[in-house]
Amino acid sequence: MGVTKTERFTDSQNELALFAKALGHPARVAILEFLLKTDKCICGDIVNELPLSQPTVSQHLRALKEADLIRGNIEGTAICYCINPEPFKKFRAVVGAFIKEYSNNPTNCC
Amino acid sequence: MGVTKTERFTDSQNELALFAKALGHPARVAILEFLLKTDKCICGDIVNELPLSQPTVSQHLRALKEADLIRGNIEGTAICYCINPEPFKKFRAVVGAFIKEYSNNPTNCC
DNA sequence: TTTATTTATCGTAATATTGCAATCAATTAA
DNA sequence: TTAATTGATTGCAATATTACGATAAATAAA
Repeated sequence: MGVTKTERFTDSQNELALFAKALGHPARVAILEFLLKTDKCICGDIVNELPLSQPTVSQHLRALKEADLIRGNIEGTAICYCINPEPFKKFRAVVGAFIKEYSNNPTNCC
Repeated sequence: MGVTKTERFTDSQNELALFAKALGHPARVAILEFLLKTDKCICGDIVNELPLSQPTVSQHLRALKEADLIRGNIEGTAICYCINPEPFKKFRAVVGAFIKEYSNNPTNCC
């Protein structure tokens, strides 16, 4: 009925799915790329980088924050967003494990 | 308006987002894991592996097929699903590039 | 205090997703 | 042909997502 049956899957399946879901919108990919590329904390001019309104960007930032991939620190009147290093490392590990664990693609498929 | 503004983002951002979206549900993670683990084509008993009804599983299979990650071949009265090797390789490359390209996590965050 | 500036939140509309019962379509077995 | 099997599709309900205008909340500047 429109709600995912999380409890019926394993923790690791849910973990990977949540990370993937956070990356499942180009705006959020763009935000992460931007934060990663600058390699330093930048402030809310993420809005200027994206072709979306300020409330919409704020919403995507919240989604990434809820996935624990980024964090924001208040800095005067602005907010400084950046990659959340440890959780991001975890993200990389989880995704990396998935694409590596089964690196033997089937060649003779049905 | 509920609809993603795809045309405002780059191809590579959209590509990664689409792959991620396909992985953004634990059932679809489970299906891929199952198909990868068996390392050979199995038939529609995926339904028995998952805690979801047959129509729901069929829906998730379609989502994965639309993302080009799997494919199905008719085999008598059953359908044989398997990883779609080449596109899956591409998926691995795209995701791998993202998590590798920026492997220098910022240490001194705001 | 008043005014900017910055970002979050609220409210709303449009659309998408998730899930399943019922049913259909195609093939196989009897 | 008739029945069984397999999987897709339809139709529906519940919920989630995407987007943005309007507004609020917080701080800084005048």
